[in-house]
Amino acid sequence: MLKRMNGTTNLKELAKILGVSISTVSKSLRDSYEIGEGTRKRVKEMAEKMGYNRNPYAGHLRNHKSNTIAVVIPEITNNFFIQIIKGAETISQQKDYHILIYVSNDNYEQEASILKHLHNGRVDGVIMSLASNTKTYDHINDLIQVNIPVVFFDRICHEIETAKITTNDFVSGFNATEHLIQQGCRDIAYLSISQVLSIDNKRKQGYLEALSKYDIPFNPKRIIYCGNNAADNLKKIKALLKQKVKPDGIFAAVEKLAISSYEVCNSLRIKIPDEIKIICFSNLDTASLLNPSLTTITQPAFEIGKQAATVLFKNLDKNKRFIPNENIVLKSKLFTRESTTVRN
Amino acid sequence: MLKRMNGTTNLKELAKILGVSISTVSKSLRDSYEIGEGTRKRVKEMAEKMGYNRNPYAGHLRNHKSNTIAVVIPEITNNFFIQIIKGAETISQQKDYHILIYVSNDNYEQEASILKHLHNGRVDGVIMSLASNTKTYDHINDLIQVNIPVVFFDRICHEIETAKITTNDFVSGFNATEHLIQQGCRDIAYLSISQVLSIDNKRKQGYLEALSKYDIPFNPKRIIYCGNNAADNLKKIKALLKQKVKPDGIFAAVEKLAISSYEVCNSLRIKIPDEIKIICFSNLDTASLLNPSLTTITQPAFEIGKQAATVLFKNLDKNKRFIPNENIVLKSKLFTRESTTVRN
DNA sequence: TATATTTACGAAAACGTTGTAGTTAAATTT
DNA sequence: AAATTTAACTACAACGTTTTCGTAAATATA
Repeated sequence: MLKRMNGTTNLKELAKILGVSISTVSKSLRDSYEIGEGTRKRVKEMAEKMGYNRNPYAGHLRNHKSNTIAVVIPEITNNFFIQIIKGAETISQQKDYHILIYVSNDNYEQEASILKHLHNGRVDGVIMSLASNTKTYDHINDLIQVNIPVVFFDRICHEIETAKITTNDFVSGFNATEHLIQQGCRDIAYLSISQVLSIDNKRKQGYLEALSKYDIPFNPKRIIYCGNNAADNLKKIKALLKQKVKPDGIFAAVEKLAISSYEVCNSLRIKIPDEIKIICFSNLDTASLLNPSLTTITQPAFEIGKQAATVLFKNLDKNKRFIPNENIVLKSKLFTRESTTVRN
Repeated sequence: MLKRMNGTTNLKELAKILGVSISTVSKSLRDSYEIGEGTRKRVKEMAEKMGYNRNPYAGHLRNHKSNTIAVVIPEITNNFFIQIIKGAETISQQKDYHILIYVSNDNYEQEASILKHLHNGRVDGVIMSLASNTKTYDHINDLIQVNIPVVFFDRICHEIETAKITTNDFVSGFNATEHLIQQGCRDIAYLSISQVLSIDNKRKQGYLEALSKYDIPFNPKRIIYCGNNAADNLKKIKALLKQKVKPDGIFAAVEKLAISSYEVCNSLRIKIPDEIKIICFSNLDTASLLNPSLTTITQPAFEIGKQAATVLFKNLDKNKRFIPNENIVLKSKLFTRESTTVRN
């Protein structure tokens, strides 16, 4: 492969070698109808031979289009979000788009800082899931104002008009709780990850609805408000399980709270599922290998990622300034395992 | 915030408003010594007020520098690689660099395709871990030839002169095997993920060395050559464990083979650790919650990612064409858990 | 006072691409 | 044969930055 000093072949060089103009080379490579069959082929062959690679940044600058999208997630050490990324990647590759991943560490300040950074046009659009302490949405609206569309998934924001991909959290919360009740639980704790996230509220509503259906009185002290601090969460869960009268079931809104519960049970020698049953939302792929295997409500994360990307690209293609409101709701699935099953 | 039609403020606009030249604005924002104190401050304030964001692509084009690096990994559904990414991110953020993640799906063809794509200058450097079936290195050398440095971690390539971050695989392989022997195993199977990867070979060498030290005869049939196909691997492991005389210990070179072993043991009702003990390389964060909890050799993945990024940036800063050969070796740690412990 | 130096700024080219607006020659229509 | 259309190409501006080279005024030096 022949090369220039700095190692890259460009249109200019190609044009010189072929004895045609830069325009002709550019158009040939983009299969423009303006260029004749023969020339087009000749150009392409030479480009291949010279190992030509289009400089993406020049094109981005010229066209105000980066062929890149951002995926903003609260955490990356979580199979749910990894699956989301994989789903989005699948679609992006087809569309010849790249993905930049930004992690907010479930922190509003970082989330805002990321979105502010994205004002520079590095990406054409954003797929995001809110940090659990995000209460205001100016940072998101500002981004949309500068014509960078945002699609939400899972931890969505109702206040903003755009597309949102969620799962049937209310029903799933109801089902999870009902499942515990049917397994004999009468005193179920709900471990909340955030008081502002709509998914948490919906799951909680489902929990309350199930209690109501089975005439189980609701005890507000059974709602444990956890957060981002793992040590704090452990403390709260430990406090819950150290009481004289402790719950006989735990419904954790997110995986990590269930994992913490496992750890607390281990340290306090509380037997799952005999003394307490545990269910949670989770995409952990070793759920069935845990001790005991963990009953989960599993969200179709890969599919959510695909949908989010699909709807974003649909609107990027149209070059529309704003994405109209749209709610896509997918179904989660309950996998019954040992953590909620009466041993025999 | 005042804005132009398309939503972005640029240097030209800023210059007009301030009544200075574009150069002055640019230089002010980059804190050039050429600009006076007062002007610099005035420019910065206006830039802030106008919500100016530098267009990264224009700068990239001009400077042939993208402030972006690629991390090429075999798989993303693996906590080891996630931790690597987090480590690399930590360093990148400090250096104001972005990270693009590329997943080869542990497949040479895809790996080659990714590296070929990277010829276009989208990234300034690459951190990578080889696919398990990569046997030739032209695709990597080609990239280095066009002045894009590559740093390896974990699944490295000895044949290329550059920096490589690894862990003490031989010693770890030895320790893992010795641990099994000390726990009473005399017939230990080694589950290999690849015959070409140097990490696998080193781990295997450690295994052989330990057998030798304890005068345990080596049975070649106890080396199971697995690969990328999960179903195939399951079959091979099942075949291994269905024999009349089955091994009493398994040393899996990678996590997923241990997970598969767990699954096979579950289905065949083979008791871990009573009938067979299992140890593996793994960064699974639920290792201690598995049934039984899994004894692991855990690599300092976060640190590896940091080191890889650090050494890459060190050379990017110097603007050196080639990275000199360098071997950085970190230590893995053995965590003894139930899967290799005699119950009492 | 004349000359050299420093300070603070501006003009303009360049990065590699794309797309618009020509331009020429050939093919077609009138 | 003249006029028009079409095919196949080229020239060039533009995208937003950065940086090199100038240069005028201010200051220091001889």
